[in-house]
Amino acid sequence: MDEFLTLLTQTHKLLAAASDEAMSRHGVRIGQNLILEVLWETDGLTPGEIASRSRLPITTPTIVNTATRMEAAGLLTRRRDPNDGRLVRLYLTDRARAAQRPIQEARRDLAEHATATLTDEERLHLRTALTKIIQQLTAEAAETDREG
Amino acid sequence: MDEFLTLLTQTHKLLAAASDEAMSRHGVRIGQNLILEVLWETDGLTPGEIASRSRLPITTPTIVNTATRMEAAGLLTRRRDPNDGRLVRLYLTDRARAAQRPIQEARRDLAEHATATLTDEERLHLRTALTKIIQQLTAEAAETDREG
DNA sequence: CAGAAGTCATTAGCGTGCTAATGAGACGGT
DNA sequence: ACCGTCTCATTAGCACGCTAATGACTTCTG
Repeated sequence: MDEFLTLLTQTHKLLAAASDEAMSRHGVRIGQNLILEVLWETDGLTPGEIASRSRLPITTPTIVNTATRMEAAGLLTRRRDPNDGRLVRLYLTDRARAAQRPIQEARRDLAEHATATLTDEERLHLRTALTKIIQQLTAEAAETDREG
Repeated sequence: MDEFLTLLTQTHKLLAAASDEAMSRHGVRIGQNLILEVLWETDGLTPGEIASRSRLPITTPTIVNTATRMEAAGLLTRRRDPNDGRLVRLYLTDRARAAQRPIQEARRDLAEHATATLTDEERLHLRTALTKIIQQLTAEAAETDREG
């Protein structure tokens, strides 16, 4: 059933657009969310650390590019690590910290709104199904790693 | 539950990566699939027609950009409509037509593999849930249209 | 202590998708 | 027949994500 791929892509597209629009109202774009989530938790990490701590897999170059835009937008500052000249540490500005609550609320509201017509049971089933799919696909990637 | 947005994003990311890899083995990239699906059905459409016929919402500029890459890759040719100089019609090459079966099979296989650990009931629930979410989000967009 | 090897961030270059601006062509009204 | 309007594709410019290449800095080894 190829339909399933289309359904999931469309769902993601709609949710991403809605999420971007909601976060834009607080001066943050959707791609910046991953970085913010990690730095809200632990400030002053390096791009590599952020990439490995993120809940979603993301590459270091993407972190660097996005961080550059965030710096321009006044959301964070770069500072070289005094003990190791290779490292660059990213620190959130007050503005980025102030955005934490409204953005997290906006995303929670969006998730609730999107699933408003589902029963509790359906929401549970959905989460279960997505988790199983992720496991299936990441298990395969791990296997390839082992072989490679 | 913001978790839900993350779960869905990750699922989409894994599926998109796997799909792109599978299609790449047949000389087609994932972004080209929407155009191919429409032209396999009806060859010689214009970018605007493809955009409106696609199962997934896509803008005309995206069609045009992707079509340019597909032209360079020898997947389609552009021809001006003889009756209306504004229109450009896109025609698939033999190569693009030959790719239809293997690509559709690859995508079907991927969908089956990804959902291999789900029961039939879980697959049904998943589809129902995604459909409900899409309806909820597109209903809102339609409302905004009416207001605007 | 010097040079090789490893570990970082960054840059380069690509694909995908969007909105807004542009320009060519068709068409309706006068 | 002309001119404004509408309808197209296209271009410009942006965000986001990836891989591969680069360059700076550390660290290990002889």
